Amino acid sequence: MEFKPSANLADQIYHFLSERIIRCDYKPGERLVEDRLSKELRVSRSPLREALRLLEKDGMVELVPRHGVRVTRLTRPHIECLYDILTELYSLLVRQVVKRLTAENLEAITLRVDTIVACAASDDLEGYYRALFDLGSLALDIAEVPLLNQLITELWPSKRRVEYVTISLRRMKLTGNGAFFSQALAHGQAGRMEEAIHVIREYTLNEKRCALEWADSDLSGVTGDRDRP
Amino acid sequence: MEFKPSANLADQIYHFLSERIIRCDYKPGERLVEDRLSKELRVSRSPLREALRLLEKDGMVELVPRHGVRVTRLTRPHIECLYDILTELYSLLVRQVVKRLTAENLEAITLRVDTIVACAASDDLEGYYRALFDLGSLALDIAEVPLLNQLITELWPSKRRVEYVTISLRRMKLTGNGAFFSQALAHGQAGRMEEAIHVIREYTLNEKRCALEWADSDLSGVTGDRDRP
DNA sequence: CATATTTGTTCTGTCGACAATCTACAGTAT
DNA sequence: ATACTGTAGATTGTCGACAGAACAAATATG
Repeated sequence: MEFKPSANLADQIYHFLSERIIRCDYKPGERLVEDRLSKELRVSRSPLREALRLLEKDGMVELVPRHGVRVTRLTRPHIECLYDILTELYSLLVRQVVKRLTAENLEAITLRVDTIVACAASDDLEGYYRALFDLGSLALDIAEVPLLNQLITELWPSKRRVEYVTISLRRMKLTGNGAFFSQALAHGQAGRMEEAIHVIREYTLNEKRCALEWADSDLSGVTGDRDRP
Repeated sequence: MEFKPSANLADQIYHFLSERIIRCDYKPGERLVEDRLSKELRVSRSPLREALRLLEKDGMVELVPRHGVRVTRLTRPHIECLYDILTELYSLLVRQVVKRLTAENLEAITLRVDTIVACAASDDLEGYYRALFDLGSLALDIAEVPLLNQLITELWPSKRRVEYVTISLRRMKLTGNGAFFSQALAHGQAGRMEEAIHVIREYTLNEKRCALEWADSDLSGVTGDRDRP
């Protein structure tokens, strides 16, 4: 792997490792040794260390002082809590966005929602998730609340991890998901704040159900017991 | 200032700087230059850098790549959002704690709540906040949800900053605050989950009102315009 | 006189090396 | 056989130095 020597090595390493963890190239429970990794990626330990701290912030790795770094495991309570928190944060986000709806950003939102609906209808998973991410980013931009932005962004990598392992389950249920967003948009557009929030809560609850369904069935398979005494 | 050469210098520096920011020794908007600070604290830049990233995670400093770090400003929307988020996270926390109530930790909680009530009654602000922190930590321990723990803990420094500048307002309103917790405890003990949550929400809403009252009046005084073009 | 360019300085990003600490294993004593 | 202790290897924590980016001032240019 090559990294551009300019523009924040740490960030590049972070994105790279983040992706590998999401894709389960590094198994949960696996140790990430600084020295080994730095040689493998041909970077020095300083930016690598920083990248590892960033991963810790996102809950992707566990960082025990003087003992090193391990990839975290996706446990059932963790997943449950993740979606519970996201539900509340999304509610706050929707509230902010609806408050600040202008003709201009309404158009931008509509564009994204349409893309989501289209991708959901045509079973284009990759496009669906990209559009979903775009919509979220846009919403965070509109809300203009740095704190909310930070917390939600921090939770997304964990969410992506869950989504990655549950992708087979999700593929089947995709079609219905577009409706949530177009419905929420319609409510928001008409100023029906509480209804819009409610729909998004339903959506998140739906996601949670899907994730837990997986957790309850084949969690053991990807728990990852490598490097475990 | 002297630091013990063992036990994570970065953490010690983090706590030290954190306290200075909360106490407004570093004014909002002020720049923190790595080289200067590292010489001042007699530590090298590596642990200092790490400490600064930790402060960024807590929203105490802003970290613009290639431009350095600045102490963040406490703006009205920021404060508002902070308490809105805390309200939701506390709700989730209370829910978890009530679910996991045992005779043992009920006793521990009661102890803390009694301390809070006593300190509130005797206008012991320092004791009050220490007991409040203890109760929070205990609740997070009982809940046993690392994610919730991480997010709430991350927000506390910002909360402490707000509390520090609004301390004069709070001193007057302290007496009534003990009631919230003893009430919530009573509800939780009796298994009235929703009522317990409601009381805590009322408490947080009360805190928010207090903070915003300050923000709307004399925020300009401590906004800190040092080092601003 | 206004604007563009250069140059100098300050600061962050990155590096390799050394020091401190922990884990595991082996050896000894009980 | 078990428990304790000490040593060796591995791994993280800390350091000082260098390279390059951003900013400001001074100079050149129209």
